[in-house]
Amino acid sequence: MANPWAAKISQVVKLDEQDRSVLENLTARAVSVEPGRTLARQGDRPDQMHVVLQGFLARYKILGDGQRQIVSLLVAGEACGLQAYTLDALDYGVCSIGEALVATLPRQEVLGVMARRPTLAAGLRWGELQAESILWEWITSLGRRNAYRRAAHLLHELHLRLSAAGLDGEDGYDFPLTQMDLSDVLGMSVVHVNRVLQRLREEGLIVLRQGRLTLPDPPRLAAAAGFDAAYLHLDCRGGARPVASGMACQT
Amino acid sequence: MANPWAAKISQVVKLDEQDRSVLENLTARAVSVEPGRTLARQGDRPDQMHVVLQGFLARYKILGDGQRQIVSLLVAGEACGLQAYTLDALDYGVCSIGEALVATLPRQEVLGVMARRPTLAAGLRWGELQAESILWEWITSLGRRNAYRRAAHLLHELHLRLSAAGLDGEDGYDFPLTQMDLSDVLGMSVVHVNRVLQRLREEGLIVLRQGRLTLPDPPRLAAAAGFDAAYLHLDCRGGARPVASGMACQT
DNA sequence: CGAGATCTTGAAGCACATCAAATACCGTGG
DNA sequence: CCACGGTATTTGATGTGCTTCAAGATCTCG
Repeated sequence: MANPWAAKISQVVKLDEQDRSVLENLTARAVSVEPGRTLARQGDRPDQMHVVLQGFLARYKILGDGQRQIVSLLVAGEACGLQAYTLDALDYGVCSIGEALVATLPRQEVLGVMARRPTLAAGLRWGELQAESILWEWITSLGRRNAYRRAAHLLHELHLRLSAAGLDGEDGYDFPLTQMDLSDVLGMSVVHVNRVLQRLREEGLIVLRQGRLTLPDPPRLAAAAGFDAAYLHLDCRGGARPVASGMACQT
Repeated sequence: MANPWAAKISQVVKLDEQDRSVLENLTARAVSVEPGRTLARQGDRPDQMHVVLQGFLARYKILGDGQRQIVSLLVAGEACGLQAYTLDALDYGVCSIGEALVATLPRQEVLGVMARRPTLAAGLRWGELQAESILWEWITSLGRRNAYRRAAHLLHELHLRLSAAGLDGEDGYDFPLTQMDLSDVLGMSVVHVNRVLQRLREEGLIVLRQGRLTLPDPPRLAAAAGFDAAYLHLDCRGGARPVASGMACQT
């Protein structure tokens, strides 16, 4: 399972050899991008998608007064921009966080592939829907969880998203976000991010150093966050049972 | 333009007579629902969509500790649940706020219509995308705007969403949200909602009484909110120019 | 007219922001 | 190897936006 995109999709759909090789081809020309590189700009006409193979991407909005809010993080195996042919202009910018390996694809090509490979198409659509679920959960985090739980919730979610695609080793995962990045994700000040992280450390819920994050006791972290994994729609573990069979029939 | 759903879609796509009558038929069996009625429950298997013809619906999540966060408001002309066949379970509940007129449709039927009427399909997809845009903007509101701007932003956005569909009279629009509802939308306490509304009133930015909201000076309200309407993707005013022509070709 | 919701007001407390400065980290060049 | 500069992290002190608690006023409707 070299390709994290395939791994992600396989969580929910049973890919055959051809599906896999199609994905392999699509991502063959992936490119390594340095930290903080802008891949798309707010207001751009969106005609390509991005697939993350390693590292993190962020989708962000810039407010009039210069503040930044990261509206979504993308981890390895995740894609963005499939649906976002919002006609006129992209709502958010996309940039790398830390070093990342990214495939940039013309959307048309991907749509073509989806027309030919229904299973793949179902898997890709499921990815879009999961991303939307994550948005909703994120809204409730921002609206109703305090800084501590919000941070715990995010870290645990990333853990699940990565490990669901088999990218989270026993010793944790690479975590290139600076505390400033985190503050833009979590909607709080850098200083407060720092304090919250410290509390999580003291309580033995996270180990974070040198760009690597380990969760010694995920269940306890989940409890601290008030985490309910239902919104990730990963219940179909084992991979054997393709849950999304009905999805291919979208118009 | 009796049908607000058609009006909404017409903002972006040129409907012919048949399209209109199809929409008319779909919404023929609309039902009036009393305030606070639950239309769908978090965790339900989602196989139907809802279209709002009058009033407001809310999509909400309930946290473990009983708190509620409204993740999205739906106004007349808007639909929900088209994409949300998240396979296993609905991420949010849907309920009415105030009295509302709602059409509940089997999703299959709508998908069938979309297959036959590409223009309509494009319009419906545009609606989904706009809804997603709104989510992103809402995340940045929750993360980066203070209570005052957040409230101003919401009220102005609703004004635009309604007036874009021609449902906002010169004297404002019906506004059935209680301050408690607002607190669940805005992610703040009821008391603070009250204070923020008062400030907006004192400054002459809103007039709100007896379930009716008037914006005496929308531009000033927009300025107070730091509002940038780009995210609503309404730039294509006039209705004559169908911007979404390219959209019909989604797989 | 009375009962329940909703709105309003005040007072006190806390979570988080802001300001400011010190420390640790990291790649670079000497 | 160390010196160095820039960036990221940490710490403390102070301020404030918002919450919470509590009570009174107003509205709504049977």
